[in-house]
Amino acid sequence: MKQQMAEYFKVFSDANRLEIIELLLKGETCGCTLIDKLPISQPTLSYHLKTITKHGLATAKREGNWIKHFIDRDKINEMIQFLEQLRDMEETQCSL
Amino acid sequence: MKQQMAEYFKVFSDANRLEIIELLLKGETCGCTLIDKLPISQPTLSYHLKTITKHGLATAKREGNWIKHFIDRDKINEMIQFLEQLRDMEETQCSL
DNA sequence: ATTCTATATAGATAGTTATCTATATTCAAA
DNA sequence: TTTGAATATAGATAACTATCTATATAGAAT
Repeated sequence: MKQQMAEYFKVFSDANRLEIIELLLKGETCGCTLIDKLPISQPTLSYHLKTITKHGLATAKREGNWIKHFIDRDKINEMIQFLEQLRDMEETQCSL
Repeated sequence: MKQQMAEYFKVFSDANRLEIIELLLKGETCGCTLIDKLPISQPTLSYHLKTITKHGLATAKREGNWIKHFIDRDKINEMIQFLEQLRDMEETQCSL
């Protein structure tokens, strides 16, 4: 579970990937429109989209020529909850 | 700012580092006690602590022989807020 | 069937990362 | 001032990452 969270955070640890995630959340689901808004090549975009979906943070659905990608907002919620849990952690142990 | 967040997430993207962060939040501030609870060597722990503080997620304070580390909970809050903003992002754009 | 568009894969590469062992440094205490 | 404990640094390395160019594949439309 901590391992799982570490993997989610890793997906979020690249600025281009963050940009992609934000664009997807805004409804920009198609790779062909994403590519014009990013400073990377098409294969690199493909690689990032695969990375995001591989870890379960998005789902891909073919629709004719296009492949639409949808970020799983529940996974973002899991990350938020994990961080809240961390933030609210009590200082129970008192080693000097 | 997106770059900044990406860096924070990268710090959280390693399971051992997450464990360290959790232990620090619980009040286990001294490296010498941390080391017994982790499956890594002392230099590796030192490396991770440096990584965490280097990115501003913790502060280090020497106290005699020991160096105490304190996680900055505000930075965790920043991450939470960023994720909430992402999660609540509206689908304003409608590309096909 | 051929062509076009969107996406994926192959292959290469430079840079980064997590880890180790061995050694150095720093400070306190004896 | 020597010893001991905590921490840092040096140097090495295997694995991983983000990126590219070139090419392949898949499906739609002509």
